[in-house]
Amino acid sequence: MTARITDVARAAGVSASTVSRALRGRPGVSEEVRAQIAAVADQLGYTASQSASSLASGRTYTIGVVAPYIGRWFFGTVLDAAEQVFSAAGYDVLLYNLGSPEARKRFFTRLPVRKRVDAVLSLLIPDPDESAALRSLGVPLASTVGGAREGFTVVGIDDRAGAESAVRHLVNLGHRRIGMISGASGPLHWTTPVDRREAYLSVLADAGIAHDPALEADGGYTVEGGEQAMTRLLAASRPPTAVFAQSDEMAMGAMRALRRHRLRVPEDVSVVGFDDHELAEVVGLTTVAQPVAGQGTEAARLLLRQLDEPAEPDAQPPADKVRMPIRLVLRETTAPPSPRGPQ
Amino acid sequence: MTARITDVARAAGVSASTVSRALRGRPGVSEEVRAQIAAVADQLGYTASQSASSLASGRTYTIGVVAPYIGRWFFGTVLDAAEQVFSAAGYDVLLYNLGSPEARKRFFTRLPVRKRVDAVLSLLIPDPDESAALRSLGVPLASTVGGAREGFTVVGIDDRAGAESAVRHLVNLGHRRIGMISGASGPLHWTTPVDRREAYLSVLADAGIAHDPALEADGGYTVEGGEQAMTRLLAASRPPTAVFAQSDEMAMGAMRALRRHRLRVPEDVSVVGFDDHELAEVVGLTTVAQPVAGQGTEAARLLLRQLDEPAEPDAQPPADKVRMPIRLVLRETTAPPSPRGPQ
DNA sequence: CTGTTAGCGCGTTCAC
DNA sequence: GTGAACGCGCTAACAG
Repeated sequence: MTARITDVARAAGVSASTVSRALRGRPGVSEEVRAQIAAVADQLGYTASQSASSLASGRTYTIGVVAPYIGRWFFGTVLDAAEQVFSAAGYDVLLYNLGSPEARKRFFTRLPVRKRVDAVLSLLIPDPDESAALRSLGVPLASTVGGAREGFTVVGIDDRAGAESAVRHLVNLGHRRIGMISGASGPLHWTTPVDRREAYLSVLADAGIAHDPALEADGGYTVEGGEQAMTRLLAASRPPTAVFAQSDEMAMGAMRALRRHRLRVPEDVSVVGFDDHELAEVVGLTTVAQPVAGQGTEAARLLLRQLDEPAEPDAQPPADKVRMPIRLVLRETTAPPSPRGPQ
Repeated sequence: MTARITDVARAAGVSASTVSRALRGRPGVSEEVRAQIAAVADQLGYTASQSASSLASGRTYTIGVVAPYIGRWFFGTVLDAAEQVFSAAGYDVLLYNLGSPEARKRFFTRLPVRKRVDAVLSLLIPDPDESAALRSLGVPLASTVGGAREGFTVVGIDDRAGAESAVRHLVNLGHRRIGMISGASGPLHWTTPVDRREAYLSVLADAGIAHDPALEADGGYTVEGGEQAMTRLLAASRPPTAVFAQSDEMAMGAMRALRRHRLRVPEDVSVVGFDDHELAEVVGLTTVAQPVAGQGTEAARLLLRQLDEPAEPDAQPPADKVRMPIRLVLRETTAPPSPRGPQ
């Protein structure tokens, strides 16, 4: 049916080994023969069987990418960027979408990537057990989205600094009642929500503003959740005049809730997000910008570099920690508090 | 290093064949022995080598998914949904991101999925040559996003009907100068932009409205492009009082352009989108809703069904064509034209 | 520079 | 119900 290496060998009048060497650019084949083999292979539409090749060589030329919620802008963008780097380097990408707890559990117990991939890029932060499972694969590991983890190369941002700049901006505008819509640390054991919250508390403290627990609500990192969280904040006895949302999607949800309550942004309530979502500019959202695609690209590159290195067993796993730059982008959803307040 | 089937066999006191049969649920193994083997395998953390298994059996239990721009909401959402179906059925997903022409060309000339996948789901419409290349793989094929293609099971929507409902809505509100922001058919050989445009022209004709080419602009299916397209429309000698954008992302770009020109939506200009993007509700966008995740789910299911069928060679490839439902969702970006017009 | 010889780890006959 | 042999298609080590 489809051509095998022996077909090419016979047609080119050489042995299978020579075909193998020629097609993979290994030394030890005359240019003349190489060209001849390439022509024959091309004409026969020959591609080496991945299974056979990897069985014999031990290499798969495949990267496993583990992500939660690919449909979410952030992860989709990171995945997109990482995939481009991998495929340009000749690697295929095996995708595992671990949005649901069942999918996640299934993945980590069965570990379908075992013997299937040369490396794993995780877009979520595996918890300690999961990390250990991944380490047991014995391949290079990388991860984006904060939180150092043993054995992982991690590419992320300074969540504290980002959140601080956002909250400080609100303080500088004169706000005193500043709410926060956070993301549950929940099943994802990542430090991001924690770090951003600490930054929030710290800036408030520096400004001499007492912390009011009624001004914090969980938005679960979704638009819908952000809307509900904002609604809860508005139900407080003294609602906030400004809100820091830990993601742009929650910020947009909050804006929607505000509109429903006939409150204007920023006249009645200021809103700051985090991420610089593709559509943040469309809605004029002030936000903390981070290089999202950049993190995918960088993590992918670091992983490939480890694959290229001759794997000296004495060298420690290069637990690099790369910090990508962030910056506060001022748009139209923040302003000084209204003298009358949001009521 | 990692356990092989012979390790399990030895530890369980049986032969490798029995382990193979037991673990894959094939008949011919006593329940007692099966349980014993499962326990041993579990304890050893044994997973069959994908390469060896697929080399021996010919099946890969892997689906190739080909997509453009995974970072775009639409494709990310379809991919997310499809992946869930595949992985729940025990299939892995090999992802190919064909956003750039180079990546696309590389994929179709090298066809890295050959002998690597049991089926292919394409989220883009391959041109005739590309379709032929995919057919040469000899595996079931499916595709989302419009356009029938020989040998493909396609899951899509009625683009004409959707666009008609959007434009008719504007006509019914009393608009006569109705612009359209379209997506270039460009390198993607899909019928969607063409179908939607025909619907636009047809509704205008039915309403006795002369077609003005100055009211059409290309937005390339991006937010940015939509913004530029709207800007061009506004520069017309007689700008539109309403705009139909062929995607929500372009519609949001258009809204942004309108805001920059100090025009209000819908008081000065009405806007209708297409897709019902996750954030359409946030910005109050009137749009034609289509089941995006649903298309991914359905296409994945149809593919799996073909895989399960005993592949009777006499039966024609089931070139199903599934139409998913659409509906116009009225929100806050459409209203009757202002008596004074947008100037 | 090239051909020959062995496996890689598993699924699949076929015997028993 | 179970085990022994064979081969899937390729790459690696060894000759020459």
